[in-house]
Amino acid sequence: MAEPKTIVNPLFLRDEDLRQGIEMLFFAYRDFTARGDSILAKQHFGRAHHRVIYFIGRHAGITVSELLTILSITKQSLSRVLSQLVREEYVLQKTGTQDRRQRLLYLTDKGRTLEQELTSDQQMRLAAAYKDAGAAAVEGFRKVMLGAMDPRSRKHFQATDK
Amino acid sequence: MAEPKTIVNPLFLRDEDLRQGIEMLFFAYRDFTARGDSILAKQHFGRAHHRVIYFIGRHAGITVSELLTILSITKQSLSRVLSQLVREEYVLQKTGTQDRRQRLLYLTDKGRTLEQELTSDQQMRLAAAYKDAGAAAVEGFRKVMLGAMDPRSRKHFQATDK
DNA sequence: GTATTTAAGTCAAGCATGCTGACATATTAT
DNA sequence: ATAATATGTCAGCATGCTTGACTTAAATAC
Repeated sequence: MAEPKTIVNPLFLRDEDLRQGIEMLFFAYRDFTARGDSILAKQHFGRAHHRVIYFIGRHAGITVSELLTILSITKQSLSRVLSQLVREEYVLQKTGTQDRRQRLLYLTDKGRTLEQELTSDQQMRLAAAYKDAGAAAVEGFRKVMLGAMDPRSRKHFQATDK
Repeated sequence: MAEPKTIVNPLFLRDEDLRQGIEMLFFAYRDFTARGDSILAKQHFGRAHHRVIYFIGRHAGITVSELLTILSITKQSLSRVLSQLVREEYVLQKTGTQDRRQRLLYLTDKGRTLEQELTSDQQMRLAAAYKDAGAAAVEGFRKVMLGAMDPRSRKHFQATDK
Protein backbone atom coordinates (compact mmCIF):
# COMPACT_ATOMS: atom_id res chain seq x y z
CA MET A 1 0.00 0.00 0.00
CA ALA A 2 2.95 2.30 0.57
CA GLU A 3 4.29 2.16 -2.97
CA PRO A 4 2.03 2.67 -5.95
CA LYS A 5 3.32 0.11 -8.41
CA THR A 6 1.83 1.60 -11.54
CA ILE A 7 3.15 4.79 -13.00
CA VAL A 8 0.90 4.41 -16.03
CA ASN A 9 -1.99 6.57 -14.95
CA PRO A 10 -2.74 8.84 -17.84
CA LEU A 11 -6.10 10.24 -16.78
CA PHE A 12 -6.14 10.22 -13.02
CA LEU A 13 -7.78 6.81 -13.25
CA ARG A 14 -6.42 4.37 -10.80
CA ASP A 15 -5.11 1.01 -11.87
CA GLU A 16 -7.74 -0.46 -9.59
CA ASP A 17 -10.62 1.36 -11.28
CA LEU A 18 -9.53 0.25 -14.70
CA ARG A 19 -9.04 -3.33 -13.55
CA GLN A 20 -12.55 -3.34 -12.21
CA GLY A 21 -13.79 -2.21 -15.59
CA ILE A 22 -11.85 -4.97 -17.32
CA GLU A 23 -13.28 -7.54 -14.95
CA MET A 24 -16.80 -6.21 -15.36
CA LEU A 25 -16.57 -6.79 -19.07
CA PHE A 26 -15.30 -10.30 -18.48
CA PHE A 27 -17.94 -11.32 -15.94
CA ALA A 28 -20.86 -9.57 -17.60
CA TYR A 29 -20.11 -11.01 -21.02
CA ARG A 30 -19.61 -14.50 -19.67
CA ASP A 31 -22.76 -14.49 -17.56
CA PHE A 32 -24.71 -12.82 -20.31
CA THR A 33 -23.95 -15.58 -22.79
CA ALA A 34 -24.07 -18.56 -20.43
CA ARG A 35 -27.79 -19.20 -20.66
CA GLY A 36 -27.84 -19.16 -24.43
CA ASP A 37 -24.85 -21.47 -24.53
CA SER A 38 -26.70 -24.05 -22.49
CA ILE A 39 -29.86 -23.78 -24.61
CA LEU A 40 -27.76 -24.29 -27.72
CA ALA A 41 -25.79 -27.18 -26.28
CA LYS A 42 -29.01 -29.21 -26.20
CA GLN A 43 -29.30 -29.07 -29.97
CA HIS A 44 -25.58 -29.62 -30.46
CA PHE A 45 -25.01 -26.02 -31.39
CA GLY A 46 -22.55 -23.54 -29.95
CA ARG A 47 -22.22 -19.82 -29.49
CA ALA A 48 -21.19 -19.42 -33.11
CA HIS A 49 -24.61 -20.66 -34.19
CA HIS A 50 -26.20 -18.10 -31.92
CA ARG A 51 -24.30 -15.25 -33.48
CA VAL A 52 -25.16 -16.35 -36.99
CA ILE A 53 -28.84 -16.78 -36.17
CA TYR A 54 -28.87 -13.49 -34.33
CA PHE A 55 -27.44 -11.41 -37.15
CA ILE A 56 -29.49 -13.10 -39.84
CA GLY A 57 -32.56 -12.37 -37.73
CA ARG A 58 -31.44 -8.81 -37.31
CA HIS A 59 -30.65 -8.26 -40.97
CA ALA A 60 -32.94 -10.45 -43.01
CA GLY A 61 -31.56 -10.93 -46.51
CA ILE A 62 -27.98 -10.29 -45.45
CA THR A 63 -25.34 -11.71 -47.77
CA VAL A 64 -22.69 -14.17 -46.70
CA SER A 65 -19.92 -11.64 -47.13
CA GLU A 66 -21.73 -9.00 -45.12
CA LEU A 67 -22.19 -11.54 -42.35
CA LEU A 68 -18.49 -12.37 -42.49
CA THR A 69 -17.66 -8.71 -42.12
CA ILE A 70 -19.86 -8.28 -39.06
CA LEU A 71 -18.60 -11.42 -37.37
CA SER A 72 -14.97 -10.87 -38.36
CA ILE A 73 -14.34 -14.54 -38.98
CA THR A 74 -13.20 -16.49 -42.02
CA LYS A 75 -15.64 -17.97 -44.47
CA GLN A 76 -14.37 -21.43 -43.60
CA SER A 77 -15.38 -20.88 -39.99
CA LEU A 78 -18.74 -19.55 -40.98
CA SER A 79 -19.29 -22.27 -43.52
CA ARG A 80 -19.49 -25.15 -41.05
CA VAL A 81 -21.96 -23.34 -38.85
CA LEU A 82 -24.03 -21.88 -41.64
CA SER A 83 -24.32 -25.07 -43.64
CA GLN A 84 -25.47 -26.89 -40.50
CA LEU A 85 -28.12 -24.25 -39.93
CA VAL A 86 -29.26 -24.49 -43.53
CA ARG A 87 -29.26 -28.29 -43.48
CA GLU A 88 -31.34 -28.35 -40.31
CA GLU A 89 -33.65 -25.70 -41.71
CA TYR A 90 -33.05 -22.83 -39.34
CA VAL A 91 -31.75 -20.69 -42.18
CA LEU A 92 -32.85 -20.33 -45.76
CA GLN A 93 -30.69 -19.20 -48.67
CA LYS A 94 -32.11 -17.36 -51.65
CA THR A 95 -30.13 -16.49 -54.73
CA GLY A 96 -29.81 -12.73 -55.08
CA THR A 97 -31.93 -11.14 -57.76
CA GLN A 98 -29.65 -8.24 -58.58
CA ASP A 99 -26.45 -10.23 -58.19
CA ARG A 100 -27.07 -13.90 -58.71
CA ARG A 101 -23.74 -14.83 -57.11
CA GLN A 102 -25.05 -13.76 -53.74
CA ARG A 103 -26.86 -16.01 -51.31
CA LEU A 104 -29.27 -13.92 -49.29
CA LEU A 105 -29.86 -15.34 -45.85
CA TYR A 106 -33.17 -15.53 -43.99
CA LEU A 107 -34.42 -17.28 -40.88
CA THR A 108 -37.10 -19.92 -41.33
CA ASP A 109 -39.94 -20.08 -38.82
CA LYS A 110 -37.96 -22.67 -36.94
CA GLY A 111 -34.95 -20.35 -36.97
CA ARG A 112 -37.00 -17.40 -35.82
CA THR A 113 -38.33 -19.42 -32.92
CA LEU A 114 -34.85 -20.34 -31.76
CA GLU A 115 -33.62 -16.80 -32.30
CA GLN A 116 -36.40 -15.46 -30.12
CA GLU A 117 -35.69 -17.99 -27.40
CA LEU A 118 -32.03 -17.03 -27.31
CA THR A 119 -32.41 -13.31 -27.72
CA SER A 120 -35.32 -12.84 -25.37
CA ASP A 121 -33.28 -14.29 -22.53
CA GLN A 122 -30.59 -11.71 -23.10
CA GLN A 123 -33.14 -8.97 -23.61
CA MET A 124 -34.84 -9.74 -20.32
CA ARG A 125 -31.54 -9.81 -18.56
CA LEU A 126 -30.51 -6.49 -20.05
CA ALA A 127 -33.93 -4.95 -19.51
CA ALA A 128 -33.70 -5.78 -15.83
CA ALA A 129 -30.22 -4.26 -15.62
CA TYR A 130 -31.39 -1.15 -17.48
CA LYS A 131 -34.39 -0.77 -15.24
CA ASP A 132 -32.39 -1.06 -12.04
CA ALA A 133 -29.73 1.30 -13.26
CA GLY A 134 -32.00 3.98 -14.69
CA ALA A 135 -32.08 5.91 -17.94
CA ALA A 136 -29.07 8.10 -17.20
CA ALA A 137 -26.97 5.07 -16.35
CA VAL A 138 -28.02 3.40 -19.60
CA GLU A 139 -26.83 6.41 -21.54
CA GLY A 140 -23.52 6.21 -19.71
CA PHE A 141 -23.27 2.50 -20.39
CA ARG A 142 -23.78 3.15 -24.08
CA LYS A 143 -21.16 5.87 -24.18
CA VAL A 144 -18.52 3.75 -22.50
CA MET A 145 -19.29 0.69 -24.59
CA LEU A 146 -19.08 2.68 -27.79
CA GLY A 147 -15.78 4.10 -26.65
CA ALA A 148 -14.40 0.68 -25.78
CA MET A 149 -15.05 -0.87 -29.17
CA ASP A 150 -13.19 -0.32 -32.42
CA PRO A 151 -14.33 2.54 -34.66
CA ARG A 152 -15.28 -0.10 -37.19
CA SER A 153 -17.71 -1.71 -34.75
CA ARG A 154 -18.98 1.66 -33.63
CA LYS A 155 -20.36 2.28 -37.10
CA HIS A 156 -22.99 -0.37 -36.55
CA PHE A 157 -24.64 1.96 -34.06
CA GLN A 158 -24.64 5.18 -35.99
CA ALA A 159 -27.12 4.65 -38.80
CA THR A 160 -29.22 2.32 -36.68
CA ASP A 161 -29.67 4.91 -33.97
CA LYS A 162 -33.09 6.23 -33.09
CA MET B 1 -43.88 -3.33 -40.16
CA ALA B 2 -47.59 -3.24 -39.48
CA GLU B 3 -47.48 -5.95 -36.85
CA PRO B 4 -45.15 -5.59 -33.87
CA LYS B 5 -43.63 -9.02 -33.59
CA THR B 6 -42.45 -8.75 -30.02
CA ILE B 7 -44.95 -8.64 -27.25
CA VAL B 8 -42.23 -9.05 -24.67
CA ASN B 9 -41.65 -5.44 -23.70
CA PRO B 10 -41.72 -5.43 -19.96
CA LEU B 11 -40.23 -2.02 -19.22
CA PHE B 12 -41.13 0.25 -22.10
CA LEU B 13 -37.78 -0.69 -23.60
CA ARG B 14 -37.96 -1.29 -27.26
CA ASP B 15 -36.74 -4.49 -28.83
CA GLU B 16 -34.37 -2.31 -30.82
CA ASP B 17 -32.82 -0.67 -27.75
CA LEU B 18 -32.20 -3.99 -26.10
CA ARG B 19 -30.73 -5.47 -29.27
CA GLN B 20 -28.33 -2.58 -29.47
CA GLY B 21 -27.26 -3.32 -25.91
CA ILE B 22 -26.71 -6.98 -26.74
CA GLU B 23 -24.65 -6.04 -29.75
CA MET B 24 -22.63 -3.50 -27.81
CA LEU B 25 -21.59 -6.21 -25.40
CA PHE B 26 -20.63 -8.45 -28.28
CA PHE B 27 -18.60 -5.90 -30.21
CA ALA B 28 -16.99 -4.25 -27.20
CA TYR B 29 -15.92 -7.55 -25.67
CA ARG B 30 -14.55 -8.85 -28.93
CA ASP B 31 -12.64 -5.71 -29.79
CA PHE B 32 -11.46 -5.35 -26.22
CA THR B 33 -9.84 -8.77 -26.22
CA ALA B 34 -8.57 -8.83 -29.80
CA ARG B 35 -5.26 -7.11 -29.15
CA GLY B 36 -4.36 -9.37 -26.26
CA ASP B 37 -5.29 -12.41 -28.30
CA SER B 38 -2.84 -11.45 -31.00
CA ILE B 39 -0.06 -10.76 -28.49
CA LEU B 40 -0.66 -14.15 -26.93
CA ALA B 41 -0.85 -15.98 -30.24
CA LYS B 42 2.82 -15.11 -30.79
CA GLN B 43 3.85 -17.16 -27.77
CA HIS B 44 1.43 -19.95 -28.61
CA PHE B 45 -0.93 -18.92 -25.86
CA GLY B 46 -4.62 -18.11 -25.97
CA ARG B 47 -7.16 -16.08 -24.11
CA ALA B 48 -7.35 -18.67 -21.35
CA HIS B 49 -3.70 -17.99 -20.54
CA HIS B 50 -4.48 -14.32 -20.33
CA ARG B 51 -7.25 -14.87 -17.82
CA VAL B 52 -5.09 -17.07 -15.64
CA ILE B 53 -2.19 -14.64 -15.70
CA TYR B 54 -4.53 -11.76 -15.07
CA PHE B 55 -6.18 -13.20 -11.99
CA ILE B 56 -2.95 -14.52 -10.52
CA GLY B 57 -1.52 -11.04 -10.98
CA ARG B 58 -4.56 -9.54 -9.38
CA HIS B 59 -4.61 -11.95 -6.44
CA ALA B 60 -1.04 -12.99 -5.72
CA GLY B 61 -0.98 -16.19 -3.67
CA ILE B 62 -4.40 -17.30 -4.90
CA THR B 63 -5.05 -21.03 -4.58
CA VAL B 64 -5.95 -23.27 -7.49
CA SER B 65 -9.48 -23.81 -6.23
CA GLU B 66 -10.08 -20.08 -5.76
CA LEU B 67 -8.91 -19.52 -9.31
CA LEU B 68 -11.26 -22.24 -10.52
CA THR B 69 -14.15 -20.55 -8.78
CA ILE B 70 -13.42 -17.18 -10.34
CA LEU B 71 -12.97 -18.61 -13.82
CA SER B 72 -15.85 -21.08 -13.57
CA ILE B 73 -14.04 -23.79 -15.47
CA THR B 74 -13.04 -27.34 -14.60
CA LYS B 75 -9.70 -28.16 -13.08
CA GLN B 76 -8.86 -30.22 -16.16
CA SER B 77 -9.30 -27.15 -18.34
CA LEU B 78 -7.25 -25.00 -16.01
CA SER B 79 -4.60 -27.65 -15.63
CA ARG B 80 -3.47 -27.59 -19.21
CA VAL B 81 -3.08 -23.84 -19.24
CA LEU B 82 -1.64 -23.52 -15.78
CA SER B 83 0.95 -26.26 -16.14
CA GLN B 84 2.11 -24.65 -19.37
CA LEU B 85 2.51 -21.34 -17.61
CA VAL B 86 4.41 -22.97 -14.76
CA ARG B 87 6.59 -24.96 -17.15
CA GLU B 88 7.46 -21.85 -19.11
CA GLU B 89 8.07 -19.92 -15.91
CA TYR B 90 5.37 -17.32 -16.08
CA VAL B 91 3.79 -18.65 -12.91
CA LEU B 92 5.32 -19.98 -9.72
CA GLN B 93 3.68 -22.42 -7.32
CA LYS B 94 4.42 -22.39 -3.61
CA THR B 95 3.13 -24.97 -1.18
CA GLY B 96 0.77 -23.37 1.30
CA THR B 97 2.15 -22.89 4.80
CA GLN B 98 -1.13 -23.21 6.69
CA ASP B 99 -2.53 -25.93 4.44
CA ARG B 100 0.22 -27.82 2.73
CA ARG B 101 -2.18 -29.30 0.18
CA GLN B 102 -2.64 -25.91 -1.40
CA ARG B 103 -0.53 -24.56 -4.23
CA LEU B 104 -0.35 -20.79 -3.92
CA LEU B 105 0.11 -19.13 -7.28
CA TYR B 106 2.33 -16.16 -8.06
CA LEU B 107 3.57 -14.47 -11.20
CA THR B 108 7.28 -14.57 -11.88
CA ASP B 109 8.98 -11.46 -13.22
CA LYS B 110 8.49 -12.87 -16.68
CA GLY B 111 4.82 -13.42 -15.90
CA ARG B 112 4.41 -9.96 -14.50
CA THR B 113 5.93 -8.46 -17.63
CA LEU B 114 3.47 -10.31 -19.86
CA GLU B 115 0.58 -9.48 -17.55
CA GLN B 116 1.45 -5.80 -17.75
CA GLU B 117 1.72 -5.90 -21.50
CA LEU B 118 -1.71 -7.50 -21.81
CA THR B 119 -3.48 -5.55 -19.13
CA SER B 120 -2.06 -2.14 -19.95
CA ASP B 121 -3.46 -2.39 -23.45
CA GLN B 122 -6.94 -2.96 -22.07
CA GLN B 123 -6.45 -0.31 -19.42
CA MET B 124 -5.47 2.28 -21.97
CA ARG B 125 -8.40 1.37 -24.12
CA LEU B 126 -10.79 1.61 -21.21
CA ALA B 127 -9.18 4.77 -19.86
CA ALA B 128 -9.74 6.44 -23.23
CA ALA B 129 -13.36 5.31 -23.27
CA TYR B 130 -13.85 6.52 -19.69
CA LYS B 131 -12.30 9.86 -20.44
CA ASP B 132 -14.41 10.48 -23.52
CA ALA B 133 -17.57 9.41 -21.77
CA GLY B 134 -17.06 11.30 -18.53
CA ALA B 135 -17.38 10.37 -14.87
CA ALA B 136 -21.16 10.20 -14.80
CA ALA B 137 -21.20 7.88 -17.78
CA VAL B 138 -18.64 5.64 -16.10
CA GLU B 139 -20.88 5.35 -13.08
CA GLY B 140 -23.75 4.40 -15.37
CA PHE B 141 -21.60 1.87 -17.16
CA ARG B 142 -20.71 0.25 -13.85
CA LYS B 143 -24.32 0.09 -12.75
CA VAL B 144 -25.51 -1.56 -15.93
CA MET B 145 -22.61 -4.00 -16.03
CA LEU B 146 -23.19 -5.03 -12.44
CA GLY B 147 -26.85 -5.55 -13.23
CA ALA B 148 -26.09 -7.63 -16.30
CA MET B 149 -23.86 -10.13 -14.53
CA ASP B 150 -24.87 -12.92 -12.15
CA PRO B 151 -25.14 -12.09 -8.45
CA ARG B 152 -22.27 -14.45 -7.90
CA SER B 153 -20.01 -12.39 -10.16
CA ARG B 154 -21.30 -9.18 -8.67
CA LYS B 155 -19.76 -10.12 -5.35
CA HIS B 156 -16.30 -9.62 -6.76
CA PHE B 157 -17.01 -5.90 -6.83
CA GLN B 158 -18.46 -5.38 -3.42
CA ALA B 159 -15.57 -5.89 -1.01
CA THR B 160 -13.12 -4.54 -3.55
CA ASP B 161 -14.98 -1.28 -3.93
CA LYS B 162 -13.39 2.01 -3.02
C1' DG C 1 -16.09 -11.69 -76.23
C1' DT C 2 -12.29 -12.94 -73.67
C1' DA C 3 -10.07 -11.92 -69.22
C1' DT C 4 -10.32 -10.61 -64.63
C1' DT C 5 -12.52 -10.03 -60.40
C1' DT C 6 -15.92 -11.19 -57.05
C1' DA C 7 -19.23 -14.20 -54.11
C1' DA C 8 -19.61 -18.34 -52.32
C1' DG C 9 -18.30 -23.00 -51.20
C1' DT C 10 -15.10 -26.94 -50.14
C1' DC C 11 -11.19 -30.00 -48.58
C1' DA C 12 -7.56 -30.51 -45.35
C1' DA C 13 -4.92 -29.84 -41.42
C1' DG C 14 -3.86 -27.61 -37.05
C1' DC C 15 -4.38 -25.37 -32.53
C1' DA C 16 -6.87 -23.59 -28.35
C1' DT C 17 -10.69 -24.07 -25.07
C1' DG C 18 -13.86 -26.21 -23.04
C1' DC C 19 -16.17 -30.68 -21.31
C1' DT C 20 -16.87 -35.61 -18.87
C1' DG C 21 -15.10 -39.57 -16.55
C1' DA C 22 -11.84 -42.06 -13.99
C1' DC C 23 -8.05 -42.24 -10.97
C1' DA C 24 -3.82 -41.02 -8.01
C1' DT C 25 -1.46 -38.57 -4.26
C1' DA C 26 -0.73 -35.84 -0.39
C1' DT C 27 -2.62 -33.63 3.45
C1' DT C 28 -6.07 -32.39 6.74
C1' DA C 29 -10.08 -33.28 9.59
C1' DT C 30 -13.06 -36.48 12.23
C1' DA D 1 -7.90 -45.39 11.10
C1' DT D 2 -11.14 -43.33 7.96
C1' DA D 3 -13.11 -39.82 5.38
C1' DA D 4 -12.86 -35.56 3.09
C1' DT D 5 -10.27 -32.05 0.63
C1' DA D 6 -6.79 -29.87 -2.68
C1' DT D 7 -4.44 -30.81 -6.47
C1' DG D 8 -2.95 -33.18 -10.47
C1' DT D 9 -3.24 -36.37 -14.48
C1' DC D 10 -4.70 -39.46 -18.42
C1' DA D 11 -7.87 -40.18 -22.10
C1' DG D 12 -11.29 -38.90 -25.23
C1' DC D 13 -14.54 -35.72 -27.45
C1' DA D 14 -16.89 -31.39 -29.43
C1' DT D 15 -16.46 -26.77 -30.87
C1' DG D 16 -14.53 -22.69 -32.83
C1' DC D 17 -11.32 -20.53 -34.89
C1' DT D 18 -7.23 -20.36 -38.12
C1' DT D 19 -4.34 -20.73 -42.78
C1' DG D 20 -3.82 -22.47 -47.39
C1' DA D 21 -5.28 -24.18 -51.67
C1' DC D 22 -8.81 -24.78 -54.99
C1' DT D 23 -13.46 -24.80 -57.50
C1' DT D 24 -17.64 -22.88 -59.49
C1' DA D 25 -20.61 -19.45 -61.06
C1' DA D 26 -21.63 -14.88 -62.10
C1' DA D 27 -20.51 -10.04 -62.84
C1' DT D 28 -17.44 -6.58 -64.58
C1' DA D 29 -13.62 -4.61 -67.37
C1' DC D 30 -11.21 -4.07 -71.52
